[in-house]
Amino acid sequence: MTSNDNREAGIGDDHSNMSNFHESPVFFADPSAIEINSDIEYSNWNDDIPYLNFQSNEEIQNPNDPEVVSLGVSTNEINNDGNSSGSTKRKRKKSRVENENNSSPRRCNCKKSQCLKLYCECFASGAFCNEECGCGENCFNNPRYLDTVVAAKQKLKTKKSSAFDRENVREGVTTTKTSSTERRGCNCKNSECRQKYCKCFQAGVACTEACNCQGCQNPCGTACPGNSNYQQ
DNA sequence: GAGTTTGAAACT
DNA sequence: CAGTTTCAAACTC
Ligand SMILES: [Zn+2]
Ligand SMILES: [Zn+2]
Ligand SMILES: [Zn+2]
Ligand SMILES: [Zn+2]
Ligand SMILES: [Zn+2]
Ligand SMILES: [Zn+2]
Repeated sequence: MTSNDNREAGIGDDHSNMSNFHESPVFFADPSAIEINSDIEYSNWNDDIPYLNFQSNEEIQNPNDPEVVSLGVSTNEINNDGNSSGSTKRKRKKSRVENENNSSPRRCNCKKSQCLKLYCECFASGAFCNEECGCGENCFNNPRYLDTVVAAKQKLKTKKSSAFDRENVREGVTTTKTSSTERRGCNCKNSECRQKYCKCFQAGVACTEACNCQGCQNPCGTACPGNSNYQQ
């Protein structure tokens, strides 16, 4: 029925010719050269320019490593394409989203969000998409459309001042209390916080009072009183 | 690989 | 604010 869909961040209908990113995935020759409206509040790293500050390699190692748990045994069998060059190469093909090295967050596979909404993990974490993402040509979250990306971010920040605060984006679980209305937690109803559907569990942290989970069984523990594994 | 389930984001 | 829809990931087969 109603219908206006893709017209969020002022995305025109003409950018069809975006083909692929530049050979250099993510680098700004001159970050400071990128001037943005001074109206924008520069609060943190990715506020304006994603990837401007790499998180280096000190990413916290989540107890529940996505799927990098081990190269030999994973939740899903390793997907070996059996493609070229020897099969002994146990280079985990990206079955889903994972950070091959350390930098980039998980890779997305967005299809309809254009990677300009929080649906996109890349965008949500303040990072550009890159070739490893499966978003392909639907993606606007790359330096080529910096204006659009910045606009989309600013738009979100208008709604939520702390939309892209570093802590908030950490793993989808907010631990900061910048404002009084800044409580973020899971609201699991059917997973009992035992699967990665639960962002708390996915982040490797226990559920807290901020969560509204039902029947929480977060293996990482839960601070929700009334739960069986309280203070596990 | 397709199909289902899930909970957050987005929308009304 | 709550109800609904949309979304992409997690999961299942
Ligand atoms: Zn994306
Ligand atoms: Zn991406
Ligand atoms: Zn993308
Ligand atoms: Zn949960
Ligand atoms: Zn939780
Ligand atoms: Zn929980």
